[in-house]
Amino acid sequence: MAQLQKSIDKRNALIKATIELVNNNGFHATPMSKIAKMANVSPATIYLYFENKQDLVNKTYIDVKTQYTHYAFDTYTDTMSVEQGFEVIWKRIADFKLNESENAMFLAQCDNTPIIDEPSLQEGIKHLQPLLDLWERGKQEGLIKDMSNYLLYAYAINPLSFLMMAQKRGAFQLDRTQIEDAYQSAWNSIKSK
Amino acid sequence: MAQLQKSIDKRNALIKATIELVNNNGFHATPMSKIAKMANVSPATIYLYFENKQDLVNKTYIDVKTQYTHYAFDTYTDTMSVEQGFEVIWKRIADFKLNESENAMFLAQCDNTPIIDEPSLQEGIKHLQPLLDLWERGKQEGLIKDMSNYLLYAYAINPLSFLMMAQKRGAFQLDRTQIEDAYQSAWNSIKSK
Amino acid sequence: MAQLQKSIDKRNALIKATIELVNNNGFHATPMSKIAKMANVSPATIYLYFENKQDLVNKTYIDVKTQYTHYAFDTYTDTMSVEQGFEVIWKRIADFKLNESENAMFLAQCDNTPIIDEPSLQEGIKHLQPLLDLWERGKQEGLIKDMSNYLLYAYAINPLSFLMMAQKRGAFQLDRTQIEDAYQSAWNSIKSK
Amino acid sequence: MAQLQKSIDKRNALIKATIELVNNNGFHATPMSKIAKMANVSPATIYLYFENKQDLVNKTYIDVKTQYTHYAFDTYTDTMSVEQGFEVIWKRIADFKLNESENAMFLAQCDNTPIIDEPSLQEGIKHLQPLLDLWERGKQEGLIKDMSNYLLYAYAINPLSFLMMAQKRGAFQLDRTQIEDAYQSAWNSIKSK
DNA sequence: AATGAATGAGAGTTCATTCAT
DNA sequence: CATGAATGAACTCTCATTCAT
Repeated sequence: MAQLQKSIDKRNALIKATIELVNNNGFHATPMSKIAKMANVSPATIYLYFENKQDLVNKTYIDVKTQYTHYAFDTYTDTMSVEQGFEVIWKRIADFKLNESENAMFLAQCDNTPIIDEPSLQEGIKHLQPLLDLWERGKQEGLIKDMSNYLLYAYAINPLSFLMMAQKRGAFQLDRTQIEDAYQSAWNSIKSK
Repeated sequence: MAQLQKSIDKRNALIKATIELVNNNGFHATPMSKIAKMANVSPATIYLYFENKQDLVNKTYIDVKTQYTHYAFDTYTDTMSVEQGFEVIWKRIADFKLNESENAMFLAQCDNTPIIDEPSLQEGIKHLQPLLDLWERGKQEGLIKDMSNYLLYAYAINPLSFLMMAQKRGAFQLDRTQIEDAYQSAWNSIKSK
Repeated sequence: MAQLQKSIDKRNALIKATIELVNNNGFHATPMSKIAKMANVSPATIYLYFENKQDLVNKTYIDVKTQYTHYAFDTYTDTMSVEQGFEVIWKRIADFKLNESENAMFLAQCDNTPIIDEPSLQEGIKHLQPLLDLWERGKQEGLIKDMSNYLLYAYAINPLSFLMMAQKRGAFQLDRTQIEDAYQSAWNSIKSK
Repeated sequence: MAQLQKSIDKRNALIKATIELVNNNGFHATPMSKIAKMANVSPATIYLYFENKQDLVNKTYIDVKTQYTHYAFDTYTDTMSVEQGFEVIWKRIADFKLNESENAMFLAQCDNTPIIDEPSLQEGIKHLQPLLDLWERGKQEGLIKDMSNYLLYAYAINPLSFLMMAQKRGAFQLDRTQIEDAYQSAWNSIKSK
């Protein structure tokens, strides 16, 4: 158990280092040796936990994406009303993107770049299902526009990524009232009528 | 003049090759030698037109960003009403993102990645001014929500990037009516009341 | 210990190869790949022992200069008389320059060329101190001309470099009696009266 | 004639640039393009005057060596006495090495480095003949030690090279009286008895 | 399980040289 | 005679990966 814990710690340290370095330097310009150094292990040790660099970044992506969705749905239950459920999920996502910006930035980079391979991208998407289910329910109840889920996501969720990047670059700072404004814009863009 | 034209052609070929290769492989995994080969020049020739790889990608970014904004504002004049002007610009941007998706993808990758240096990013932003001016006018006339321009951009424009990426990945296809839906969502998200 | 020895061996092999190749081809025209090949290591291995090519040649210079001065002062003690001490040192230097001509040639090339950086040149000079001390003693005792140490070195020691180069080029060969002649010339050029 | 003069000017400008750049950076790290730039010509133009880089540096060497010997023997005639002749030549050489130090440094670098090919080195040596003739005369008259000319050169002339380098590096400065000291050391080292 | 040393392959970049003009 | 543009070849250096320990 102690041994297992040590292993998990090392794996986590490697993933953490990967996120930080890829965020700051990009996937290129992030050598394995630097990841190893930041995680306080030997370069060779990485290969005990991951097959190669591609596998490391794929697994990191899935890890972070999983964290993201767990966080998003943590306080949601499907007994909530559509509107309430959407608000709960949206605000958790906003929290994640704005507070855990290291993780969120990493996802943004992966989602706009050909560094993650297709199977891993698919794997990452699966966990969003509860939100899609909620939207289906909303459409059936006539509360949400009968549009493609891609359109709903583009208008309701994706803007938060842009705001997160802008905030990270120091361009501006989102406060409480602005987040409320943003939520209203999100809801307005998908609600029926 | 013939010589000058040949030079311009070579520069353009290099920029085109850079866009295509970076889109498909990322900035890493795009060696200068491949760019040269695709542009039908020797690797050494690149260095007659650009200082180094960083300069090449910076200049490519500025070039594409300039094309993007020229395209966006081509049919717009500031004598148009706020709503009309916004529609004109939005639809041009949609055209660009969905039809010139190679260029648009390149911008998305650059904007979510640390590959472009700060001065070049700033340079690229400058050209968006007419849209920001339009929004200021809209705010004064009480037609557009009094929100940060970052919020307006996040909801009115940025979703198109997400849709472009999704379309590029073959996940779905935007048709005429969906674009109309998208425009309505965009306008709803920023219009006052 | 075995590992450490292997490391030292490799470093020495690299330094040896550097000397031989730079002597024959000059610093330019001595690619790292040839040094690596002659030392039976991969080019990449050089960079485990030296920061870059400049560092390699700097360190080689300091190494050889240190050997040179150790050799020169090996049989000298400051209890010797000035004349005896000078003879002992001079003959050791002559031995070094004429027998270890690979090393001596390397120093000559470095001292007449801008390939070694200033700090390393300074570092190399420090070790000559015992000779300068001897000369100071000689001046105080009225045995050695009261001239700048540079002049003393120019006439007493430096001619050996010229003779070494000439001999290396096969132009002529120094025998025992000529070395004795040379020593007399050296001593005559610095002795007082 | 005007045309011919322009050609000679260009050739001279190239040689001057070569000396300065090789002195400061070494033969390596002196690209043809920089030589061209400093001489205010196109890189291609160099090849109208010299076969290639090796030929350029060879010809530069011979040029400078010729200047050197012309300078050395300018005021000497073989009707002078041995001692007077030696003093005249020695002082001219001293003048050259200490005043025309750019040229002298270039020669020192070439003479301690494998950058000049053997035929050009031989060509350069030929012009020293008058000094060797003088020494032969001195030996026959019993005024100069019966030693190899290499030894005589090593002690009588070569120290000036060392002093020139030291002075160039700012280590010390030769004044009139020191030059007189140096001359005495030179003469003492070769004069018979 | 963990490593430091080692490396082959390949990266970005430079440069001596050529050639169409 | 002179050139600026072009380039193949070669350079220094890096890095993902392996392996003996």
